[in-house]
Amino acid sequence: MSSITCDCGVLLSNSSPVVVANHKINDNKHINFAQIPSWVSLKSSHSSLRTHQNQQGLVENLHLISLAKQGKLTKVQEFITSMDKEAIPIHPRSYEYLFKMCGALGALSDGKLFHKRLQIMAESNKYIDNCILQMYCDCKSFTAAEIFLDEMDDRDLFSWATVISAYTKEGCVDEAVRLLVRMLRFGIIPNSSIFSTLITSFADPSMLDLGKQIHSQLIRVGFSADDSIETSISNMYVKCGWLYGAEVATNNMTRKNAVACTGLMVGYTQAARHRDALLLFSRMISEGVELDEFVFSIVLKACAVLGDLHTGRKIHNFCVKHGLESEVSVGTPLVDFYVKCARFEDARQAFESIREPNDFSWSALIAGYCQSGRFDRALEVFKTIRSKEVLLNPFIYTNIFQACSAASDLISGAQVHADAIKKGLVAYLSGESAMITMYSKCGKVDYAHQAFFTIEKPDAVAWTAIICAHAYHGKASEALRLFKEMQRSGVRPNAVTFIGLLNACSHSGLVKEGKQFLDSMNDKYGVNPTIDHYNCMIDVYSRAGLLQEALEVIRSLPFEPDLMSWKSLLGGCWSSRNLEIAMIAADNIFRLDPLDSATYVIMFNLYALAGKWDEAAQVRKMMAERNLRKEVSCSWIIVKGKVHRFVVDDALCYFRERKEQLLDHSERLAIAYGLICTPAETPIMVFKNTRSCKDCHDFAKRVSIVTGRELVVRDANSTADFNPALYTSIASLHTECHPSSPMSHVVGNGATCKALFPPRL
DNA sequence: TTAGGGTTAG
Repeated sequence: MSSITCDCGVLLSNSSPVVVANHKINDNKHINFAQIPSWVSLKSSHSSLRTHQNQQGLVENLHLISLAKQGKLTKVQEFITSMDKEAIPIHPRSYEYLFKMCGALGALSDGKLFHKRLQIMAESNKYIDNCILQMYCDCKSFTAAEIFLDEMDDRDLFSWATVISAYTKEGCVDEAVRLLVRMLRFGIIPNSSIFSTLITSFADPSMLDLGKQIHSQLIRVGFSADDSIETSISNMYVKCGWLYGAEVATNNMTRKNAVACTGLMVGYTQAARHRDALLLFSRMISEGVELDEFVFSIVLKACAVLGDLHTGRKIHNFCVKHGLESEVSVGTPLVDFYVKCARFEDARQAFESIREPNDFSWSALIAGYCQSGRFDRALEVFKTIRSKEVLLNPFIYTNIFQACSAASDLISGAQVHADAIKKGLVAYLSGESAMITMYSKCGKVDYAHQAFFTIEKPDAVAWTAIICAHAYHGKASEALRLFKEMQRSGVRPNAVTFIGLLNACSHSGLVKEGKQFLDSMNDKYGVNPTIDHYNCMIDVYSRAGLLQEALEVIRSLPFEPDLMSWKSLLGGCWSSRNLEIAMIAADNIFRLDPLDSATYVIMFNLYALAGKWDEAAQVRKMMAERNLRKEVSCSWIIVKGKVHRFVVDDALCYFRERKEQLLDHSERLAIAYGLICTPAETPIMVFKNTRSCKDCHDFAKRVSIVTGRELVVRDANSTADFNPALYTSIASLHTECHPSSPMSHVVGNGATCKALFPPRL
């Protein structure tokens, strides 16, 4: 039996009275039924289809309702035209769906036409009138709604409640209250739900007084003992910031419930009263309040913020005892709690107990892997859930962008980017900013720029991300230009923006500009400099060889200098070979972190260069006593998806003269391998888990010029692009790039290598 | 009616 597919994708037998889709409505007595979906049964009406008047157009009205339910406004209009031609009336019941459709689509003019048509037909009733009222409210035409409310002969409490509720949903609380007062004047007796609707919309401290007035009104009319009203009042006081009122309301409840208690716990956590939240939870348990699926999120959040592993574990045990840990609403907050407490193995186990993990659960797990530095595992999990058709969300993608960023995995990053676009899951601003950083850390500052340009209205974070991207690539002038542009666009910089700017200055030797930024932060931009900003300034001076100035900043700090302050200074001491100041810095570093192996290595080398062999030997002895070793350097390059890893025998180059070392640096081997194994026109991207030295920086630059290849070297602290097009001649090498551009220090400012990890063998 | 995730640096 042949069949025809109609435009709804529904198969109808060709024995049905089918007219092919897009067929122009003919002059036949019968209407186009081709679009009737399968769920509108034709069986019962089939025999009567050709009967006179068709039970007053029953089938046509059913079809009309079907189209309206599907929101097919144009088809509805066409179908009504054809019904009119056949003089088939629209049933009052159909109007209900027509008004619902107009409300859902916000089609005010169509709604008004249907309203007018109904008035002409004089077929209205109270129920339909309330539908019309709802339609005007859904279309946010409150003027039309109130005019109609005034005109209604048979308006009832429901009519008033419709408009009052619509006003509250739109946040027009004053209007809602005005209408309530009008209603009372008309002698309409309110019910509890109308008060409940009103109270739930009081969500701001400015509404507290009004809330109190309504509360007293409720007590007066005797609704205050109602369970749902009591809960609404407590939550209203929480939202209005009056926790004392909420506590009194909750404590006075005839029977406490989880909704009121959870609301109050949210209030406590917002007011940083996390201990009170835990106490309330404990009271809920002891008083036998029935728990629901919302409670655990908030109580475990309080534990996480307090870092209270003990209480969190007790709650976990409670859940296990009551068989709740497999519930997604319990298991997911547990995963999140353990991740925030850096207990990643516990987090993984909690995840595995969840019977049906949802996107929140996966998101918490992936975040855990990212936070523990296991980016490869995060990517693995992501790839698994993609193939399993797990529901994904923008937060998961944002996390994965970070994982790709940390792993410098451009191939995965670009694929995930395309995937997120296809699924519409790039989180507005946050996901977009994460993508800027991802491309930047993968060595693609141009892609980062493109990602930035696609943002419709960049916020401070997005601007900061692109500024930091340029700073990271040693492009200080572009970073500073972007900062000016950011100001022109009216976006205010934040504390991190200045970190990015100061980093840009330190990588390019812009001492004067760096000082200006630090000095103007507070006065001009209202951002208070923190220890991190001063540390950046120490780095600016140190990299520029101005060690006395750097030391002066440390000595005049409004804070206690931290490890970073001294390590930045020590980095500069190594570049300038200044043993005297290095000794001051090292003393302080050893005081704050006696296990920092890089400092021992620098001090050994500085003593050795100065011919102070006894002191050098002493440093070596200290290292041996503390069982410390220099971090093994490793470089790698990915060719055809395969990781090629290069490690220079550490025993050979450890503590050796620099001249000899230069032949042994692992990134040079990786670059050489890239030159041999990749097509001439492709860029070469090399990774290193520690910092590259200035010699390797120069080496890469020269290789780039000689071979005409673009080279990107990403080390533990930064990324450097070497593009032959940037250098016109060898002679320009020393002017194009400031001597203290990225990778000019062996140790840099001492940031730990948290981003790059050597691939497993 | 009550909740939980994320972004920008070294």
